Amino acid sequence: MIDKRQQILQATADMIAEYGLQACPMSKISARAGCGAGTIYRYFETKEELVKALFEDLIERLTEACLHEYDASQPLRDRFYRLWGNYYHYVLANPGQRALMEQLLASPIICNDQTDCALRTLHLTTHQLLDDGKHQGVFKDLSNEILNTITYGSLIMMSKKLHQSPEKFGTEVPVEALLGMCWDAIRC
Amino acid sequence: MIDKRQQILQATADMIAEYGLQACPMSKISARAGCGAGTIYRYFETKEELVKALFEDLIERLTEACLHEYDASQPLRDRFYRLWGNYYHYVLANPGQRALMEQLLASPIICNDQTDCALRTLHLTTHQLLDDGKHQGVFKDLSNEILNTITYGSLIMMSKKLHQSPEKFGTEVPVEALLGMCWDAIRC
DNA sequence: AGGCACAGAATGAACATTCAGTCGCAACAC
DNA sequence: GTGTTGCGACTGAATGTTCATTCTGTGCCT
Repeated sequence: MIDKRQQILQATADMIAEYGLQACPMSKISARAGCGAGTIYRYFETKEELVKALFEDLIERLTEACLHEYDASQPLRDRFYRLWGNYYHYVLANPGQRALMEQLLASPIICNDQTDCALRTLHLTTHQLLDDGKHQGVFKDLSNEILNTITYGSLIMMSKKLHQSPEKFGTEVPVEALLGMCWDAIRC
Repeated sequence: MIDKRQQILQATADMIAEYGLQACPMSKISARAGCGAGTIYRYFETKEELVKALFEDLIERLTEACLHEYDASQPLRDRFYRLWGNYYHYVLANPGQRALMEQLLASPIICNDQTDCALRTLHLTTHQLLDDGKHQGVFKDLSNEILNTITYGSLIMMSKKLHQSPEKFGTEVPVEALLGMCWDAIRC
């Protein structure tokens, strides 16, 4: 086996995304990972540790995706579209990871501190972006938290609904329009 | 005991909101409800049935709250602020119910059909509102699902964050501003 | 007496975790 | 090259716990 630890993480992600966190026994994870039940415990102390490790892994990949080709020296609007466009495309392309993240964030296993810590890089970038916009008089004079939450909430909910009930939306949902709506929401 | 069934539903809601759906054994529910473990089964066939009944109950109360003093003959903007203002105030005032709803919607116990059915009344109203707005040329020419999802996602995420980390927001978050952002997002 | 509502102990299933044993392999001796 | 020893990785059956659900007995009301 190349990297059993990675294999176990992947199996866990697959299982949780498919069956949900509560319906995901270690026995099934080990079966999916192609190893014995005990083997998991060579790599992770407890199930909780396993889930936490998975969370870190997820955030890392998400952060990387969001910052892809992001350039802080570009005009405001380009940066906004780049960052949130990256985000939206990523969660659309990886619905399993989105569902997984949602479940982890809602579960008591992952506490607030961990989330904040894992998302630090992304936070720094978005806050810089919002501060710039406010200095330029383009964004509404509200706290970064608010502006961020509105944008994030809109996009995550769209991707979620689109995944849950694609038939409710037309053949295609224009990404440009969605980002435009977010932009309109926070601009003056 | 006045109404044991209501008491059990209330106890279940409290327990799930506090400890989460997966960490909520029947034994604790019965203890909280002040009855024996077996008594619950006089009112609900299984735990799953109990949770479903709770869900119906929640949606009913939410619908009632949203439509409070809603008048379809009022101007568009007033209706929008009334409907979504009601919604936002309700979830702010009942964070337990919001958390509960989120967990139920994410759990496999509640399927899509049930959600749609329970939310039918609310759906009819919002779609009417959005259709009117589009006919008047006030709202963007996008599907109702999209306009609705953006608004809903923004507000639910705000109330969630506000509950999880109130310290991140100033002493007060202006409701008017939030509804204004949603309005700006969907208007032309 | 008869029946209804209830309590809480008993039951059995599902699960996380542990542990005794197996396997493969590398180092070493001859 | 061949036999031997030791060790770390691995397996999956066994363990103990937690839980939903059942069941038996009790008390109350008519």
